[in-house]
Amino acid sequence: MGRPKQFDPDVAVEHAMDVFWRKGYAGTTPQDLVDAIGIGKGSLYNTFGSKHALFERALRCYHDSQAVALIEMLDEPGPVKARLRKTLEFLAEMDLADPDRRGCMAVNTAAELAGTDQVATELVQRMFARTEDAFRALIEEGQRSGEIAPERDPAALGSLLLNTVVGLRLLARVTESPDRLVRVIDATVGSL
Amino acid sequence: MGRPKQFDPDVAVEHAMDVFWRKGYAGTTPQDLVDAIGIGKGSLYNTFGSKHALFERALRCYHDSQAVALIEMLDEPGPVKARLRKTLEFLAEMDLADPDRRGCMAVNTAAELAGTDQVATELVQRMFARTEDAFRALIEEGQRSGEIAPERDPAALGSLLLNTVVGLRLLARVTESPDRLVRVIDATVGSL
DNA sequence: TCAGTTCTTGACTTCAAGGTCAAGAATGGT
DNA sequence: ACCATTCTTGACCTTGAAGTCAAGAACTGA
Repeated sequence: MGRPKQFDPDVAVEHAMDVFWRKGYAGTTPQDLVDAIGIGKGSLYNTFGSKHALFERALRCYHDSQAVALIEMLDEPGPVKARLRKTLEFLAEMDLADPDRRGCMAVNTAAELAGTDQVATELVQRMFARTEDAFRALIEEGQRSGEIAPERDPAALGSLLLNTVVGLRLLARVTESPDRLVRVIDATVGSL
Repeated sequence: MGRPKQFDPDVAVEHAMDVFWRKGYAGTTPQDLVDAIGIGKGSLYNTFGSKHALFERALRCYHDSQAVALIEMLDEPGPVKARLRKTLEFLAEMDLADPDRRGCMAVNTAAELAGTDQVATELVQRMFARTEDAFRALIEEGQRSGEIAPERDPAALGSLLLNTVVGLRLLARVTESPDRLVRVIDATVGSL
């Protein structure tokens, strides 16, 4: 009952995610958000309560769309190392092709809000932990298939790969030529 | 001639660096800066011109103090791998021991301002390039001393180590236990 | 059709960010 | 002693960030 919403909150969150991703939390204004979403400020606050609450939803949206997509990409068929390389190359190309050079929203959020924003910090921690787990699982699969030496520690390699991705996506924000990222990917995959 | 300054601008920049490092560029207010420096707002703007100009000086100060210290640490005597391990462990311990979890100011700046702030972006690029060079030089030294296989590509390993450090310092901002960072360091040094 | 409810808009409010400026203080030169 | 110069302070200014609210629109059930 009552007047129905004239917009889809989930779509609005996606637009908000875009803005926060590009400009950061402090760098985004309510005006930016209503412009991007296409609603009035009243609707914005009536629906989401506060800038911070909307940011939290945007971060969760990022997790559900982007972070999960990464993990799913690792699950495709084929040899483990090839999948890994393809995923890393895909991330690097994607980041470099983005005209806004937004990189990874989780990485950006960690850099901006870790320590000062409990909620955001925990969400980022969860995304990182899941990514690390996915890499560890991939390593274990590679060990079962004989592609990766069984004496290597999967947890260590999982952490290493998480660290590699975090570094790559940060470096992608300030690196113009893809050479450096390609070298990182080559050296990383080659070390497995 | 004229009234002499009541404060040392270089010391003021160091204090400003502390604040920007902890709160980011957008998150820092002129009030934060005058409080940290201990001068009036007029002196602040009379001396530095703008918040952005002061940030630029703070970033250069970071480069001259922190980034250069890293590079010098790599130049100490001893076996190459031991030096590298010690440096990485030192960074990780330092970042985890910091109650504010500020991580690396260059990394934070890349995440916040890459793409939107030309000056800051270039300064960060320069810091990253110098660090990468120092790592490459270290690898080459290790190859001359026989510690590192001569067929490895020093440029690739330099990029890899830069990427590792960037990742470590970002992860240090959201990682509570040191285990993950230790695993990353072990796996990285072990792969050389 | 009317009552109750929920949504929408945008003007409005409050507060602070970023910066300016006038008044006066501390110097050196003459 | 006085002047030009530079520095210092804090009140002041303008703008915009973040959020609120009154008025009205669109819906549902009775």
